[in-house]
Amino acid sequence: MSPQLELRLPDGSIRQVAPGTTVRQVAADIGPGLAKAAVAGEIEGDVIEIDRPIESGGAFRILTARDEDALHVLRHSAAHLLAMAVLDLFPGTDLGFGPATDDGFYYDFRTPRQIVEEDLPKIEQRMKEIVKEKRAYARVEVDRSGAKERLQGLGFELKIPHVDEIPEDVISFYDSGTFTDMCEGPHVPDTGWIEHIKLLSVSGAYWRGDASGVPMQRVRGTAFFGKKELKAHLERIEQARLRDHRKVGREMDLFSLHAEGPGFPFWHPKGAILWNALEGLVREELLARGYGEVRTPTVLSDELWKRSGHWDHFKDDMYFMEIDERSFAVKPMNCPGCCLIYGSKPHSYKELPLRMAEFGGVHRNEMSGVLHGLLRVRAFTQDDAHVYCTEEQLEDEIGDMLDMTRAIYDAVGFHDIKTRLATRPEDAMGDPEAWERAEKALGSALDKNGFEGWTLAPGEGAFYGPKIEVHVTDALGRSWQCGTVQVDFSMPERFGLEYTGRDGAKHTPVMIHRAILGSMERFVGILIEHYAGKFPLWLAPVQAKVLSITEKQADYALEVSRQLQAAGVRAEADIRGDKVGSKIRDATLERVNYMLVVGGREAESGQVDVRTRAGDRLGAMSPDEFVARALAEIRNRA
RNA sequence: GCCGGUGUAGCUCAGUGGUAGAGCAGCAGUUUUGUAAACUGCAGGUCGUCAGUUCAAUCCUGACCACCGGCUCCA
Repeated sequence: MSPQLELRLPDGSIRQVAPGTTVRQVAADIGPGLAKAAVAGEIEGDVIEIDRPIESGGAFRILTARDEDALHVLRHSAAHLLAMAVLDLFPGTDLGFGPATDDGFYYDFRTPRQIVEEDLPKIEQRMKEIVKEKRAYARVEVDRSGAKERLQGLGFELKIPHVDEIPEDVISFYDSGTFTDMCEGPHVPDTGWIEHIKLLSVSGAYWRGDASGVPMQRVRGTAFFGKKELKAHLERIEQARLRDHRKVGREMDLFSLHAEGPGFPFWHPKGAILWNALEGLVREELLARGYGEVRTPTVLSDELWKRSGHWDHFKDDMYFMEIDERSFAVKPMNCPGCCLIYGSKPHSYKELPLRMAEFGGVHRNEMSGVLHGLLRVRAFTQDDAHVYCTEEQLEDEIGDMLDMTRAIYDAVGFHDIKTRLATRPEDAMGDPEAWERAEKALGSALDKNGFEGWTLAPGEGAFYGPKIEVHVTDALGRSWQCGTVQVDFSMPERFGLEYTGRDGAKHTPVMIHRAILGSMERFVGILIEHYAGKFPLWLAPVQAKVLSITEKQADYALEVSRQLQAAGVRAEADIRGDKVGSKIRDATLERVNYMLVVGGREAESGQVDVRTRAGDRLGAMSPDEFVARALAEIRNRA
């Protein structure tokens, strides 16, 4: 009698099974319904397919279509399915990698001829045929040399060198009919599971992301267990397209981009309102939290950038120029300038923490291919700050920064915030013990300020110190990294910054860099997409529009709009000869928050008939009454 | 930077080897209108830039510029 394995199920019950029992058998044993719904199994966190024999005991669960991890399995299998179809249609294709991603899957191919957009429907069609065949994903295990032989035989040459990089000695292949791919798995039982798929794009990629390496083509797609989920996902993509900040920005006349300055956005008056509103919000917090605001020059001597270390790490991204036979650089960061301010006079420990904020415009020569609207630019303004303090003050300071971050994100409407703590990388400089203390201070500050859910990103810190990354989730569920808090042991030293301690001796302060919105440009872009241009009143470029019903009310409409402007409400008047329905349509498309309709009745009684952007009628009221309402709403940032 | 695609009026887009159109927006007039599109007319373009092929190029070729999608969440 063989020893039994012990499986701990999610409900706490224990099941004894013989070694070699498959996941499917366990599921069937629990219930026939579960056996049918089972996609894969999970033992001690390792996902395995349903026909794999169970070799060890431990925490066990059956994954069904409802599990997030199962979706990942499905999509990985979908990537294989894609490769099957491409190999059928493009014989002689070599395979790259084909993983599942957060929202779908892709596979990289080297094909005899280019795959073009028009090929996607054909590939998708072929995939659907293979789905109907219900081809199994049969796992085959071989050793290292067997793997190479197999790949050689299949003509998959790119993957051959990769075999040596696989740590395990047992290498698995998955056979599905005529198709075979070296793959770690796991997979769904057969292709019949992958009914709901959509190919989305074909684009360039490189073998292992190396731009000097083999060029390949990446086909991207997505897959879901259910038709409804796929449909919802495609609708979300369409939603994202509709709220694309480049499109909305043009429609609302917020900003423009020109060939004369690629990556250098031009802000129009209405876009500048958003910018100024955000700056105002941040300034309020700065004042309340004891920051001073500084401004440092855009162009500074080369020598400064050599001293700061940017020359070594950042030179390729910087702009240079010659002035009076001296070499200057356009600043890519604000910190060195701020350090010059700190160093301009002696400091006492009593001044610490010394907090200096700067809305600092920086230029970075990003690669031309990565530019993207406001989200990836070459000139941007950071809501930057540098705090000089003692190591003992780190935790409280970081805590206050996190608190400020939360306050600001709350005000702009981002309530779902995620944080990551990035720790000491390989090439770190400075005392490892100081690193450890700083990492502890960052973690502890996160815990004490309501960010207990933070995740650890080992080795992802900057070379000069650990950092916290702050991510926000937008209305479409997308995550954006905006804020960052970075401890810096290096720069104060490089600049010889000092303070006099209680002991009368000179000490080097620790420096914290932090930004909350990150880049103003990018943040406005994110906000545009978050709100789809339908901003809350305090941010809205045009808060109210007075619409005359006939030309007889033109003067009254203009008078009302001037009255609103004088009271601090951003108002316009539409006195064109069009019918009011047409003006309402236009104002709605412009995403104006309030429409104040004025006809004969209102002109007579000195009132306005208020309609919201959403179409609600608030009824007639005096302009003063409307102003009071609007100002209250603006004040509350509702 | 690299791969692929795109570039025609302010916007969305047709179109052709013989120097260009529509809708919306704009302007003018008519209408004087009550909560998401009144009617008529007018104006608007070096067809991204520069070269080449051709009797002739917005169209074909090349270079450049800009934009769009992407460029390892590892078999």
